[in-house]
Amino acid sequence: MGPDSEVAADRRLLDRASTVELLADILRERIIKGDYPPGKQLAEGEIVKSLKISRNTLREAFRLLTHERLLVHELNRGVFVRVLTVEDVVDVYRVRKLVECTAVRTLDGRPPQADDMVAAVTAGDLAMRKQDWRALGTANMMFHQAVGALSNSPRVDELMRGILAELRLVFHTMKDPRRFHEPYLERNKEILAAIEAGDGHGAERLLIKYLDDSEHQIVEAYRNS
Amino acid sequence: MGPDSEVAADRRLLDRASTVELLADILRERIIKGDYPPGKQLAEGEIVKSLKISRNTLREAFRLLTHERLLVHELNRGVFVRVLTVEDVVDVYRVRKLVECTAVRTLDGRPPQADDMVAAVTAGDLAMRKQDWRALGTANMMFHQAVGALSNSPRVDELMRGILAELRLVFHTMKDPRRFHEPYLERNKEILAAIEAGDGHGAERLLIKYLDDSEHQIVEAYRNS
DNA sequence: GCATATTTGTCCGTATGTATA
DNA sequence: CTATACATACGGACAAATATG
Repeated sequence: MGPDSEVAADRRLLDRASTVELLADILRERIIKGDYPPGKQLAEGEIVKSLKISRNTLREAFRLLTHERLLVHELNRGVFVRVLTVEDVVDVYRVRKLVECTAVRTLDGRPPQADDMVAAVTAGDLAMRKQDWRALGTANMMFHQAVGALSNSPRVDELMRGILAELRLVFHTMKDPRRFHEPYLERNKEILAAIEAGDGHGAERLLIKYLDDSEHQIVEAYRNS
Repeated sequence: MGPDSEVAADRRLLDRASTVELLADILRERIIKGDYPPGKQLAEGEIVKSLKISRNTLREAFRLLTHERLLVHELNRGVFVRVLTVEDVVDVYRVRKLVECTAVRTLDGRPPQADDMVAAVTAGDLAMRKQDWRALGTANMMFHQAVGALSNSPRVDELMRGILAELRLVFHTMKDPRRFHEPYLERNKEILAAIEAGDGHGAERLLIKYLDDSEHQIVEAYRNS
């Protein structure tokens, strides 16, 4: 890639993280952006040469990302960018319903996380104007990360981070990203309105429908491919 | 430890798992059994010598267990068996309430997982007769793992596995394990009865009280130490 | 089906950096 | 401040498995 090692360059700037962590960040970024699409094999030799890091370091980064469910490891065959099955998608939405619906249902007044949700829809509006569908998807995920954060639980936050990262893999496997993101910006705004009003049950009703619709849309798209 | 490498011996038997996985299993076992108590540093050199495996292999196993939250990794200091804070305990119970209560509330008839719960209370009865408190704790966790499994979600199963493993760390830091396990066997039976009757809301009511009591008991014990 | 090249799995030795006594 | 112990990162070696022609 660059003339010098990207990892080494970053290390000189931000000193507190290990090489493995930085390397994992770079690879995660590439997966999330779609540079490494689902199903692609990540050959050790290639990446070692291009990023100028040692094999052992790379393998540790692989292991990190495997535990984040972004990669799968096949013994003696190597690592591949995860390809989600329909069952995976259904399960991801099962968890989202569990976490997000409970979070809004037990709402009590306007929560501080509503600020993050406002920021997310604002970012969504901007992305919409730019017709930047990837950014719209990112804004969407920021919104629902904030919804999960209503639980006030670090473990739930981590769970949601992982679940939403998996969902990104789904979006990369599909054409016409606009169809999968655009309709939901308005619906996030409706959910936000209910949350700001402290109407947990109303927000839950909207959210259930949102998640069911989104899930069905993706599952349908999967069947036709 | 053994005269020969335990890991190598295991590999000869079960061939399909990698050395790292087997090594992680051994270490996980030691942590769960309390051989490596919370707070203990796991020095690379020691384990490498005793188990006759290489540093890189061990480091990969460490990385696995760190992501399971059984170990914590401090940069340039090494890995330690996790010590849960009171906040961790509270968060673990927050997640348990979220998962377990939702699972029983949305119950519809007698679920197949009730068989696993029956097996768990049976194992609990046996452990009780033997006054084997560790086994009683294990049976208890089996029960609640089965409760979580009502969600029919692999991701929730994995979440519960992790949460309950963290809880084991708590038990190892405390004296008098009997007090923390014995009272709950009967309560599991009550919860099971409600579940077998298909009474989701009744089971939820019992479960909420169960989890609150258990949480308070642990938090109290933490304050006095 | 076979022989070969490539890739992965495992392990080692070493140089360097970091924390702690 | 120095010494020690340990973790980090690297590159190389070899065996084993897989992919290729």
